[in-house]
Amino acid sequence: MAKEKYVESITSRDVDFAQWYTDVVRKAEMADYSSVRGCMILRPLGCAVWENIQKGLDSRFKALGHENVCMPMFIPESLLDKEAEHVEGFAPEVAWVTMGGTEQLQERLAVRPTSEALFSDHYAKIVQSYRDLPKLYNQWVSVVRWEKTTRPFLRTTEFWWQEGHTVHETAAEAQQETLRMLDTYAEFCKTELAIPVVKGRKTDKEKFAGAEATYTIEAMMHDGKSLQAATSHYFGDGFARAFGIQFSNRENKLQYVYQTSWGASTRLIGALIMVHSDDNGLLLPPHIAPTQVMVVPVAQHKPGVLEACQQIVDKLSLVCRIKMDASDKMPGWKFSEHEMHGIPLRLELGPKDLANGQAIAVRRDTGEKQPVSLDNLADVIPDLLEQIQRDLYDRAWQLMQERTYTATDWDSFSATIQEKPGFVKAMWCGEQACEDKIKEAFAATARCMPFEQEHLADTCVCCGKPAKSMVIWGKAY
RNA sequence: CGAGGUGUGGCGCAGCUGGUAGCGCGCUUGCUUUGGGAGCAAGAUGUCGCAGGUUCGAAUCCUGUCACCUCGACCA
Repeated sequence: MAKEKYVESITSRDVDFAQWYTDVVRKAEMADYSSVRGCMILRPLGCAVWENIQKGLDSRFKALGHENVCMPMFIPESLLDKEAEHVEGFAPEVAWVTMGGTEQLQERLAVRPTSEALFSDHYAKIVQSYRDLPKLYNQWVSVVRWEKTTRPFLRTTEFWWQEGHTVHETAAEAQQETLRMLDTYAEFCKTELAIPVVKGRKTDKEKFAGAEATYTIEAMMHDGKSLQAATSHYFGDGFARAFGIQFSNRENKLQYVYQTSWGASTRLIGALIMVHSDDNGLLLPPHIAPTQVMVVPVAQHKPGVLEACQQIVDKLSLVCRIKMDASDKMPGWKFSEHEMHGIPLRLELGPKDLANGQAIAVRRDTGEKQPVSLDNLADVIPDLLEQIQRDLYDRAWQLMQERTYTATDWDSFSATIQEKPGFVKAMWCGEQACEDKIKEAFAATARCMPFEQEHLADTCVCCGKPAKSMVIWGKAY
């Protein structure tokens, strides 16, 4: 539905998407820049959203049998060096500690860019027997990657994430774990973040340094660009061989473990912003919103108004996360402010409503207003929140469908990927040369080879050789 | 890392052919207001990003440096 724009201080999404994104992050008070290069400060709202993401994911991990640990933030250079591909992949973006106090260190320490080396080193010590397996560990920490350009949430020098690292007795079991965690991420995005994703496998060019296979969930942002929302890697026994993680198997023979790792980061908050938010600011899905309902009194100096609002808060705190704004700002100011902060539902209550025994519920996503009898609030509001959650997902899903195209020859591929923001499905021969050519020509990459494969054509869209798989191509953050 | 741009109260900006800093918003106090960013009045807030240099004198000119923004390159 067409809705007038109330807030002038946010650049319109259709005018300049990049500027709009930055404006929303700042005006919604999610994050702020810090005095450290490329590092952001998670402000209370951003932190609360991250805490909700942590709760949602952590409870899912625990339900699947994972345990949390805390590893050091430093990795000795010799340890990082053990797996060749891994080092090579991360070397350009590692921050190093070379001094301890005033003393030069004998061996410099990497500030962890990821913790495969530490987990592998630890597993080598604690895994002796098949009876010790599997080990299903996870940790919630921050990592540092010295990126050249940064953007809040999407790419920062330091970012917060969880990294799961598991070791298994068999390849099949590890592969199953890899896919199980990918499914967990996808389900979380759908259920809690209202973000539809495409599950698939990365091409060799795009996979994790040191992995045998990398799986991804790709989400489409409102401007049609792709964002890798989470990844899950199958390592085979590569790290196990490099770090010597061996155990006595059921036949009493020494064997290497099979390993996985999987991660999701504060980048998910960037996805939340770019999928749902609009020109009035942030728009949070109710399941993840720290405050789901904001009660705004109107003419609050009039007798009975504040008391009635407080009663609503008391009553509804049992069924939703609700707050009241009793500050002495103008009502209009509060409306804009809470819209900017993404609160999914607003309840207005003034003298007229008090006389009618009702409050006005206003949806953040549609702007739709409806009177709700004070007696029915506890029933109606939770339903309304669920409705908003569903509608946000449906809207995002619809947009993703509308912006997913197919191409079977170079000309149509070229026209589509240049003119239409979104995903382009096309067949691929499996050669990196074609990926390179497409990247060179259109700045687009193979986002993934979706699990749901379609046979669009017999030949590669780029070189015309026999096709091996269908790839989703797109421009990415 | 390459090209371009910007750094001046909390935020957004003006001042930049040198003479000691100003506007809007916000903030504080009071009164009136309150259904989409209220009005009036009185206040407070600046080592002009940082470090050198030129000058009697630098926000302004010069050099260096740092940070941020945009576009490229890079980015499991």
